[in-house]
Amino acid sequence: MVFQLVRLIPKGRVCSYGVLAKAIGRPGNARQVGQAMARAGQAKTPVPAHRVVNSSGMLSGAAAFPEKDSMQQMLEKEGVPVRKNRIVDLKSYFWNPLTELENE
DNA sequence: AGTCTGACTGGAG
DNA sequence: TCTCCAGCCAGAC
Repeated sequence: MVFQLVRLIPKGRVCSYGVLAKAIGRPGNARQVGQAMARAGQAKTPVPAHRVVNSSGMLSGAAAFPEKDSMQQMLEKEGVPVRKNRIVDLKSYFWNPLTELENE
């Protein structure tokens, strides 16, 4: 469920655990979404887990990546400026599946 | 069943 | 802007 949704996040955009949780019909399960992300690496198909941050735009999962800065590197490579382990202008890059998806 | 832990969140100081 | 605190839920012991 979560992986499928995360794969829908457009390149150069990010989303938060809480919003993803709501999107899959489980508001309040933000932590479980995070746990799922921790297992994203063992998923059969690749998951852009680096596009998922917490509600403040901080790269809380950066530690789970090979290099401690790889998450930030990947984001910036996609055009998402990151400063001190957090998205500089979150609201500008935020992608809300509940709305953006329908307008698509 | 009880307890601890975690890639979370929102409010208070 | 940052730190602290209390809810939150599922999984591992």
